[in-house]
Amino acid sequence: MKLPGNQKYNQILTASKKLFWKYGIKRVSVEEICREAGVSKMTFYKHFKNKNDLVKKIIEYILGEAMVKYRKIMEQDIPFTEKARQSIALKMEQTEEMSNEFFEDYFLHGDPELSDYLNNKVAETISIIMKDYTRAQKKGEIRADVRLEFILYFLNHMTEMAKDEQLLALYKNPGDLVRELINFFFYGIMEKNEPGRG
Amino acid sequence: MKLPGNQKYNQILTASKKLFWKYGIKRVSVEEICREAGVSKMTFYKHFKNKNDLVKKIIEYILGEAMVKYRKIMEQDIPFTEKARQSIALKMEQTEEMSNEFFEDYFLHGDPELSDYLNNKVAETISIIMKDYTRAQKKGEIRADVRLEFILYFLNHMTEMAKDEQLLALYKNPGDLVRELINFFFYGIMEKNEPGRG
DNA sequence: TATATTTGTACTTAATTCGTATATTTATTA
DNA sequence: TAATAAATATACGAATTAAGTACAAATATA
Repeated sequence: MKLPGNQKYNQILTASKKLFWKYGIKRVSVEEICREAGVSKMTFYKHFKNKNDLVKKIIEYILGEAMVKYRKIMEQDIPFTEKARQSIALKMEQTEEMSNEFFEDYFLHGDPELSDYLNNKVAETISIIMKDYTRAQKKGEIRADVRLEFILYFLNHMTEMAKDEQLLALYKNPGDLVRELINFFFYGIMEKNEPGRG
Repeated sequence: MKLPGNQKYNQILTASKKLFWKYGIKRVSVEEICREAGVSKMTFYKHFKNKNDLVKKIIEYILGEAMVKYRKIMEQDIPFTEKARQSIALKMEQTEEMSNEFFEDYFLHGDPELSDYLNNKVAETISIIMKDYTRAQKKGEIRADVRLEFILYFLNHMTEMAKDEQLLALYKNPGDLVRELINFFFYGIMEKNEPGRG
């Protein structure tokens, strides 16, 4: 019986991640992954149905890892402001370490099966985040009259905004823009006398 | 009649350079280059025999450009020390802006025709540099008893050394190592009372 | 030793890329 | 405007590369 905690399995995951990050998905062949991982082709097909399956499991792994970190952040006994701040930082990190090529291939060139899969995962994640924010709103940690959908929209576009060249031109360095965005986010949504403050 | 100063020609050159730098040669197809350059396949084959030919012309262009800069440096009326310093800086720049993938493909995977071609070009360049250093040695600008072959060897390995991780670990930053190498190069080879000094 | 796992090689099939031919469109210029 | 040159779009067969499978031999594991 094969458990996905296997050595070869992880070698393949590591090698393919490395190659995908650098070149994108479509430019990397299965044989190349095997070569890089020091594993035979048969072993590859023992663990993965095909390249799509591998990509799916990489995404699964990354999202899973991120979700664990997110949960850890939200379970802390700290003000909601701080939780939100940490989770935004987490999202920035995640986006940072992802390669453009990987996601371009994933969406544009990739099979519909793959993008459907990711869309589902993203939807799941959104619903979890939504619940957290709803709870926070009920507890009075977030302004009662702000629409949660708007918050989500803003969160989703924050990483893009942080890269916007026209926007960046207004700041001395990228970090300043990120701080600006985060501050804007908080001072825009937080109740003046929010429990966790002061 | 088609001159190689043509618009489409340059579009292809620019596009392919961009793609080659990012992904290496073998991962990029001719059709992809055409797409990126906004040019039809037929136009590509009007200008270039095939992908090898294109690569050759890119190398040709880069080396040509570098040689012009090198010549400009050597023709100045300044001490040899300064010429050498500038030409080393030039070489560092050139190596910096080159992609590893490109040269790996060029040598390892590339057709023998290509590597033969580059080897010739490099030999040419070396012989030019050799002449400059020989002349400098005759004029007493370089220690009489240093072997020029050793200088060449050292120059060729300087860019590698500047990237050596173990070596880098000994310095606060890469720039310090580069300065160290350049200083070592000069204080090792320069005559104490070299004409251009003091 | 018995059992499972991995490898290497070889192979078929599918997909991609190459390089060319041709008809059509677009730009140039006499 | 008519004639000429240049670029494009499309389609195609040939060549190369990649995908996925089969199976015997080697290696590890218990």
